[in-house]
Amino acid sequence: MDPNSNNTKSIKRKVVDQLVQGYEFATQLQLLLSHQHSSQYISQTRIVSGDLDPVDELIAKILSSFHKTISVLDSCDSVPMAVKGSPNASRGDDLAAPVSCNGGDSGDSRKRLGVGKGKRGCYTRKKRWHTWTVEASRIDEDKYAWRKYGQKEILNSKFPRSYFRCTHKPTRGCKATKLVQKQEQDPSLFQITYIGHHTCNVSDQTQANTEPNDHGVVMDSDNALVATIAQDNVNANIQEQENDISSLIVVGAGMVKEEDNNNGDQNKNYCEGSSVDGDLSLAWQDVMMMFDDHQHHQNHYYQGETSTASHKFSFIDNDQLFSLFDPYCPYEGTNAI
DNA sequence: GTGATTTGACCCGC
DNA sequence: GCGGGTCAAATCAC
Repeated sequence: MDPNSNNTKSIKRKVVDQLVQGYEFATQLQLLLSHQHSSQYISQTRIVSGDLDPVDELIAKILSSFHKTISVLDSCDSVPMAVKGSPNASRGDDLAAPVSCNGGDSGDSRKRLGVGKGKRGCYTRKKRWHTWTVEASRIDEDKYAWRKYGQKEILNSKFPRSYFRCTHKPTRGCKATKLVQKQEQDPSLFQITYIGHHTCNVSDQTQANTEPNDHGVVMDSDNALVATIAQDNVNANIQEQENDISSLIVVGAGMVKEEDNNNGDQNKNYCEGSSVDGDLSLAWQDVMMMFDDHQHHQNHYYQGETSTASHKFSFIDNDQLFSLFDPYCPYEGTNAI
């Protein structure tokens, strides 16, 4: 076996650990930011350069680290995302893409489905890793249009969990979903787990304000990056806050699994517009720390994109990240940490 | 009539 | 095998 293999695993472990930790930090920062700057960041989705306060500076540093990380990873750019998609890429289907199902419509009642083997449930379950959870006193405060598609009793939970998806999923393929469940300790609070970002990019004002893909972010400086990440990361949380949810608390991050972003017709080699950049990118500061001592910065290169658009930071998901540290990656092979 | 919600069935990942 | 996430027919609300 390749002697680098163990080292690779160790690195991966560190990366994941650091990502999680970084996310927690970012979450705290996000909370702080939201309290201090909600109006500035949220309603305008623009940031004017200059006038950095400590929070901004901190985020700027995070983003600086992000830049560095990109540079480091750039050294691996000869290992394209194909690595990700090759051997074990059993996923890659959106929930709405049950291609392998011979979509024979049962056409009859659900009772017959049981007997006749209907196609219900024929889907590839999404793995999640771009998720984040908030606590809120209301479930309907974000400005997105949600459609409930399921409710389920959860083991060891007093309250059922409700499942919502973006109303625009059928028409725009928006993959955002959310799970809502009452808190057992405090039934007046809801635990809302958001999965994925909205890609519907609808023009209606209910989303325009907060949709990270839409807003025009000033990108002439680090401040702009601050705006970008702040927007992307906060996402739905912002919407909640915008509606005066004083009780909203970011309680956790779902960096556990990967959400399946490959929808067949989009998101081929990079993730959807804002899908990953929020949670992951902020955490990358910690990753960068690991590499900073080992790699000098190079020219910035964002997967062939410029750094002038927020969603251009979202080119990588967990698999991609891991792939960059795979034995295929020349960086890892030459610079063992 | 149309769109949203309910709810049992079904499938996937662990 | 179990629990949870999603599907989709049935039902409800407007």
